[in-house]
Order: sequence, then C-alpha cells, then structure tokens
Amino acid sequence: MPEGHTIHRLARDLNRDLAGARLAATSPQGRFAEEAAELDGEAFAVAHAWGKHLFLEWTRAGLVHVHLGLIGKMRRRAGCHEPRGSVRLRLAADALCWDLTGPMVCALIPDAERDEILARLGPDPLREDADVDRFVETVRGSGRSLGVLLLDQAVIAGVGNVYRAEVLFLLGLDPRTPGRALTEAQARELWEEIRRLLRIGVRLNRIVTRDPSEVDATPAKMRSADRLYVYKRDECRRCGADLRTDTVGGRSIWSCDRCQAVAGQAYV
DNA sequence: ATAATATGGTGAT
DNA sequence: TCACCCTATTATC
Repeated sequence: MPEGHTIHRLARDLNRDLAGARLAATSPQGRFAEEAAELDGEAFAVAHAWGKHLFLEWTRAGLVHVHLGLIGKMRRRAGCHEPRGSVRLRLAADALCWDLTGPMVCALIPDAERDEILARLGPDPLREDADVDRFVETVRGSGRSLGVLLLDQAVIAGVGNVYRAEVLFLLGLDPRTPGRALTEAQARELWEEIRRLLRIGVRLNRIVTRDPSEVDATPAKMRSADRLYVYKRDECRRCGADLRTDTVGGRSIWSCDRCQAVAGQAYV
C-alpha cells in the first residue's frame, strides 16, 4: 500500500532493525543477484525516504534505490525462513530478515543518480526540511487542476491516489479546481492537511483519513471500509449524495458535488 | 483454473 | 491515451 507514508514508515522500521549492522544480502529470485553479492556481508548504514522513493545506504558498498510501485512490498520476516514468493532482495540480520518483492525499481546506483532523482521530486511534507513555499508557489502559479497537481511528484512528493481524493474531500475542494484559483492561505492549508494525514499514515502504517471519533473505534481497529471518506465509495459519507467519478491525471478520483466546490465558486 | 484488481510510473503511439 | 512492468490476493467461472 505504497504512498509516501508507507515508505517513511519502512525507512524508520528498517533503521530500527538494521542500521549499523552487517547484513547478508541475497536475491532468492535472482534478478538482483549480482548486486546483492556486492553488498553481501557489508555494513548497512541507513535508510532514507523521500516521497515514494527509498534509499538504502551501505557504509562502503553502495547505495540501493527502491521504488515499490503499485504492488511492491518490503516485509519483515522474524526468524528468516525460506523466502515466500519471489523475493528480489533479502537483507538478513541475526534473527530477522527484510524481504523485498515486486518492486518497480531495485537498483544499485551511484550517489549522483540519487541526486538526479531527488532533483526531480517536489517537497515532501513528511520531511522536516520540506520547502512549503515552493509547493504554494507551484500550485498557485499553475493552471493545472488540483487533481493533477497532487499526483505530480515534482509538485509534491509522496501523495498518491488515495490521499489525493481524501484531502480534496476534507477541504471541500473539487479536484478540477485550477491551482491558481487557490488563495495563499488555501494552498498552505492544503499542504498542512496533507502533512497531517501522511503523519497519521506513518503512525498507523495505513491510510486513515476519517476522524476515529465518528467511528467509535481506535484508528488501528477501524475496519478498512471505515477508514476513508470517498476513495472508491459510491455515496458521500457526509450528505449521502452519489459520488462522481472522473479520470483526472489518468487515474480515477471520487468526489462529492455537494460537499466539494471549485474554489471561488458557489456550491452547486 | 482463470481473471480482475491494486494506494505507481514509464515509454510508445 | 494506451500498453506494459512488477506480484499477491481476491473474485468469478
């Protein structure tokens, strides 16, 4: 379930388990075998997350770029048994393993390539050093819609299709609203709301946008169907109207015509 | 058994 | 806009 929250949580968990340790590195599936052999037995330094990108740094041996894509996963395996499924990369410490399956990208790269990747990414609300002003200026200077802008990793790094739909609902903004229709305060509010939601996502290791007090359950215990407001739903939770679905930026988005308006225009 | 689906992204048309 | 890549899980026949 990889939007930015997944990657940041993963980096945190990897660091807790593996930072500073000598790791066995293997590629049970075989497609990363040569590279794993170079890393095998070397000291792992640290994991970093930036948007949906994960960077694994070794002290001497190199730098691995991981992007989970739609279906990739990195799972902790206590006990380190025979790998299940097709594991591209296994990092093994004494009593536990981390197994990477189905990544869109898993590559040993030079530092310069990481710099290029980071240069293409917009600010990441989960990073303390994020440049909010850059986000605000990009959005307010654009004629593209908020629905398109939020999926563009060069505009803001880490938002995916679920957070996009949910944050626009929460702020009452129609996904078709052009970026330049937002006031500066609205653009900042958009950033802050995304940051708030992503942080909850990191903490719970899943996307939860609903207020748990509406659900009568602790966030971690909320059933999956209760965690969201609009994504993939038929009806608006607030007003009961049928949600509209559009394709915006090549992906489906759900929104409520009664609860979400194009900024600056009256509700229909 | 086979198909559909998935919170992503790229490269060709 | 479409085809395609990566894999696991769930739905349908």
